[in-house]
Amino acid sequence: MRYWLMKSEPSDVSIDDLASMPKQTVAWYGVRNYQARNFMRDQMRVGDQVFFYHSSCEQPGIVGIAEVCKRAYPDATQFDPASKYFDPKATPETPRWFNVDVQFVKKTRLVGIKELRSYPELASLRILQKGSRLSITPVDPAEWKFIMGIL
DNA sequence: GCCAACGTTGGC
DNA sequence: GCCAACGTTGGC
Repeated sequence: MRYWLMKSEPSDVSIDDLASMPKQTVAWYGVRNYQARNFMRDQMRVGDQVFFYHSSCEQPGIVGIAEVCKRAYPDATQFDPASKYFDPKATPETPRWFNVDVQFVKKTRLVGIKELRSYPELASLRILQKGSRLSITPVDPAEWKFIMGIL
């Protein structure tokens, strides 16, 4: 079982949005970065634990816990010309983009990026590295355990 | 809105 | 295969 951190813009899908979805699950559509795609497609398994992170907003930070509830499958939005995630080079025979589904586990207090940066134990957390923009990153078990301990 | 850091694209 | 130009991310 692996641990992850997944960024979402709350104006798109917030932790509260997830909590109020039917079955409290959501397809993690719209990822258009190969590294992030590969994490979902090749490494994520049902049951993997996820920190839900709000990005590009007033208070960026971890806001909840989710878990992977469905293995990766082709992202439907890549085939939809009306979608902003449409990819003309993708076909159902050779899909380019994949997504998992995640399920709400619980909300946490907001652990802001500034607070995350303040802990030496989290010095190597991927999203805190200079220039890091990946929307999906692995979290080491020790990092996961530490953050769970400060929630 | 700014801008640093990255990723992608496409001409050569 | 190089690399300049362009687009995106995301904290501030």
